[in-house]
Amino acid sequence: MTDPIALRLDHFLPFRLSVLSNAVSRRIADIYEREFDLSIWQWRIIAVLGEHDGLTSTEVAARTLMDKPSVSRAAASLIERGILSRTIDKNDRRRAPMALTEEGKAIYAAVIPRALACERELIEAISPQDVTALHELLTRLAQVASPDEPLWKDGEQ
Amino acid sequence: MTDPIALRLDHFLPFRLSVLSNAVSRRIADIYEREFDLSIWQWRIIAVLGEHDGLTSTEVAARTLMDKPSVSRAAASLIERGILSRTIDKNDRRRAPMALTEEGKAIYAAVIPRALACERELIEAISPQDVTALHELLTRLAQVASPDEPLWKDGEQ
DNA sequence: GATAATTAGTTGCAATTGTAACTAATTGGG
DNA sequence: CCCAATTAGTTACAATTGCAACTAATTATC
Repeated sequence: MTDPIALRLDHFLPFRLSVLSNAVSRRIADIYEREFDLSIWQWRIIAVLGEHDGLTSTEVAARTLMDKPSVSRAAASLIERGILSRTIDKNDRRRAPMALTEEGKAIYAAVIPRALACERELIEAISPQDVTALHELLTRLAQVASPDEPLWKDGEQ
Repeated sequence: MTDPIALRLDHFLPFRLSVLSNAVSRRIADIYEREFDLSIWQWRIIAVLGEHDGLTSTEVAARTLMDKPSVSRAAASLIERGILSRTIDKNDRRRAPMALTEEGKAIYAAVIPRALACERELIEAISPQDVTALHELLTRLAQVASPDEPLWKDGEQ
């Protein structure tokens, strides 16, 4: 009979999620770090602004699950490098909507296909219906892991 | 027609893995941080030594995917707190096998059921066969994400 | 309309980190 | 048997981080 309090770290779902996530992130990071000299925070800002132009720091933080200082610092360095620009909201001068510059858009356009290719490489290891099932399972787990607020917006296709 | 280079961060598998993994890790960290004042590195060492007594720093590092300095520092603080002990291998005096003390074993025995309960809470969100399927899918993804060496030992039950 | 409370964003500082250099022990080649 | 090469583990240092305190702007309350 097996020990009721035994743990196989190798079989422990949280551990597997962690090491898999780290390995996957590492592969994608190789793209934007090596070729574009971007940190993960910088890349996340570019990624989310590429999708949704004109978000403020706080909105970026909410969407990327970054904390405010990380957004602030990464945005500052991107602005200095001419990759993004920031204006001040006329109606509420505390808010500072950000947008990718032409150079930023070029970086976005260059990295995205590579990142998607990397994802495709992954999901081609499993069948299309398994991909759907996987997303569904991850969504259910996410609801349990973070019941109060959703970890991501899943709704609209 | 949708933009061929569009990215929905919310639907991007690596992003989902990352935020889910972080959320799950956070819940478990609440247990060992709050109640036992252990860092994640300290806890990983305890977890792996609870399974496999007498591992050296290097072996612990390999199994937990920690780097050597992290193991060294976390082990030093655990030794100071009387949670683990370290001897010197007679045959090879560079190697220093480590083992949990009685206090360490007590912590292990106290945390494991809580961690497993946390995992159970998660996997109860999905059916047993879906759990099996999920592990299988994660394993396949892990093989693609890290083709050279396996991220975890999956073989023996 | 002044003042307290709230919100956006930045900055300071202490703690954590990761790479690389280091010491100590062992192994292998001549 | 000695010296170069390798391996185990630690330490040093610079970079990253994350929390909390801060400034500035807005909103709410009286």
